[in-house]
Amino acid sequence: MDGVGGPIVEAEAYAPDDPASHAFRGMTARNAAMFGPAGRLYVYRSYGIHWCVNVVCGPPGVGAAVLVRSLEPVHGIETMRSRRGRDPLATGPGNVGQALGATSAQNGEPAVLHPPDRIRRVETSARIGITKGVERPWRFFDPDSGAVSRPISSAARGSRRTHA
DNA sequence: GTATTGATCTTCT
DNA sequence: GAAGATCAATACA
Repeated sequence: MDGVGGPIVEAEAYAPDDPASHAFRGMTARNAAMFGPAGRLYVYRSYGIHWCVNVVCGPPGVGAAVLVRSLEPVHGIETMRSRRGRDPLATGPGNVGQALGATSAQNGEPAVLHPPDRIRRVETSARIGITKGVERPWRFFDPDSGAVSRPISSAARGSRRTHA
């Protein structure tokens, strides 16, 4: 989309039998794209103000996808900057959606993916921002990249839910 | 520096 | 009517 993008350095996996997944309770009008063929985009509105971008990765009818949490700004940096107006250009799901200019118009569209620019180290950790299925360590990120929202799961901002 | 709340809206129960 | 895969600004220590 618009030539903006960059290497994905943080992502989370969501499976059909995953209580945290939008596809957990079956197909609905919103998550229909998750049940489409692999390589499509699934874009949804988060908390009413953010657009989160997923890449469908399962066979049609399954309902599996990967949430793009952050990427390194490489292409179309100026465009991202004008769209964001803030420093972290594409760090965090909502920010990625905004930087890419993703809206419901991109929902179900084919994703444009490229091979990695280099071999990247990959760490795993528990997923972030969810209330169910937290025990599944299905967050994948590159600890060597500065664009990752949180290098390692720690108590810094882990549960900023009301009280602890 | 750390903790907490506000903004804002679609979808599901 | 409530929840939700969030971000950013403000309040307080």
